[in-house]
Order: sequence, then C-alpha cells, then structure tokens
Amino acid sequence: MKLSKTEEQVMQYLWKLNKAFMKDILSEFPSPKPATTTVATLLKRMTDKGFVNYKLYGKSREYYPLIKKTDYFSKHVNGLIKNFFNNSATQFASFFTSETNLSVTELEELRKLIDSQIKEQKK
Amino acid sequence: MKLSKTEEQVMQYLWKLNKAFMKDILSEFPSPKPATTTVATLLKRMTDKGFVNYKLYGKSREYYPLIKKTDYFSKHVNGLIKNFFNNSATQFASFFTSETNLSVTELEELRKLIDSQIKEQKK
DNA sequence: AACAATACTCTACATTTGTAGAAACAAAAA
DNA sequence: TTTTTGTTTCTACAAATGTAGAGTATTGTT
Repeated sequence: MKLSKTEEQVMQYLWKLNKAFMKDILSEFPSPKPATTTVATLLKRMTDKGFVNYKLYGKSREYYPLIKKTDYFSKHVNGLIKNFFNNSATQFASFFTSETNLSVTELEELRKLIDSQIKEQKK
Repeated sequence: MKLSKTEEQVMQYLWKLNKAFMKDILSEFPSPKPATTTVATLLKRMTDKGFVNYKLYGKSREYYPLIKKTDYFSKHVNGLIKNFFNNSATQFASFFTSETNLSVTELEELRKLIDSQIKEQKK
C-alpha cells in the first residue's frame, strides 16, 4: 500500500510535528488551506492504509505516524533506483551528482559524508 | 503534466528502445503481458500528455519519447528532494549515502565521481 | 443552559488510472 | 481475393484520488 501525493503531504507534516491534532496539521498547510473535511478524509484514508494511528483525548485524536520518514523513504528511493537505473545505486549516484546542480561546497560536504561512511563500513 | 506509474513503465521501454512499434513495446513486457489495447490506450494517453510522439509508417506508428530520461528524471528527483528534504539536496545526499547500503567499493567510486564533479565546477 | 467552534463520519462527485472488449481497417499471408 | 493478424480508436467500467458539503457529536464560551 502506498500514499497518494496529497496524503504524502500530510505525512510530511506529521513527521515534522511527531504528533498532531487536526488543527495543527491544518495550520501547517499554506493558503489556500483545504477544507477541514478534506484533511479529515485524508487522515482517515491514511489510517485505513495503516500509515497513521492516533491516541484519543476525549473526542479529539492526536495523530502520529506509524512509519519513520527514512523507512518510508528508503523504500521509495529504492523503487526509484530500481525503476530508472536498472537497480544500480551507483548509476543513480552518478546521475545524482551530475544532475542535481549541487554547489562546490555542497559537493565537498557530500564527499566528507562519504568518507565517514567509508570509514564506518571499513570498521 | 505527469506520467502515471504504468505509463512510466512504457516510457522506460521507449527510452530503452529509442523508438518502437507497438509490438516492440509489447514484447518488452514480461508475462503476463497486458492486452494490446491496454498498451494502445497508454500510448494514446502519453501522446496526449505530450510525452510521446510517432512517425507514421503506412498505418503503423513508430513511437518515440519526446523527453530525455535524464530530464524527466531530474524533475522527478528534484520534486522528491523538495518534498522530503525541505529542498536541501545535501540533506538528501546524506540520507542517500547512509540509507542506500552502498558497498565500500561503490562509495569509493562515488567519491571519485564527486571529485571530478568538483574539479569540473571549479573550472 | 444555550450557543459557537471543532472534529469526525457519511455521502458525493469529478478526475485519473488500470484494464480491456468491440469495431474498424489496413497489411500480410494463404 | 479471402483470411488472418496487427494497430488503432471508442467505449466502458471499477478503483483510487482530490475535494468538500451535511449532519452529528463534543467541548469550550457566554
């Protein structure tokens, strides 16, 4: 099961807030905000799909994500890689560095990251 | 305008083949192959959306992509980055290196890539 | 206690997507 | 030339998605 684009948006807010009531989510939306019922519907669907759960506080629900952003994401990215780069992460990386117009500073940062990643794994 | 998942699949084949008749595309599909009419519908929709065009050969059409894979893709990835990493490519890269379980060799390759990228940009 | 603000469920409806049959037609094969 | 095969358009239809009104319950406010 998968989230639709809009549901993903709501998920985004949930990840950011960790937990939130309707109104918190609503106030995250930029104008023009969707109708409350729209968000309610989305939350219901997301709950049905098993991505979200909630704690009851009286009548109100405090929603929280059931999936970590990174987890959801790595699935996502892996699908992407599989689909577009015949399953080669390096190929993807290559594409990524050349096409994502990172600045030199960013690239250097990235290299640092990779270095520590390498050290990490060589342990 | 955007391609749906299945349309993306067909696009994939088109990118691979450069140009193709119905049957070529059809034969790319793994079993169970979809009905020809299904693929026909998809191609029509893709043409309508402006992602594909064709050359007529008698009655048959030789389809070809109007968008380069990398172009389509960078848009895609940029959307992804925007959506999930508050528009920070470095954040994404960081995620990418730590979560995509690349091997040391792959990481080293990647570093090499970044290095040349840096050199490239410093010019 | 009466009212206003909230949150939730139900219902609804237009679009988009996945999938394919039926019909039309042309090119290739028999 | 009659038949078969491939290709396309039309039509169809169910599921998913985006969006929200109506109605109902609840809680905070005068």
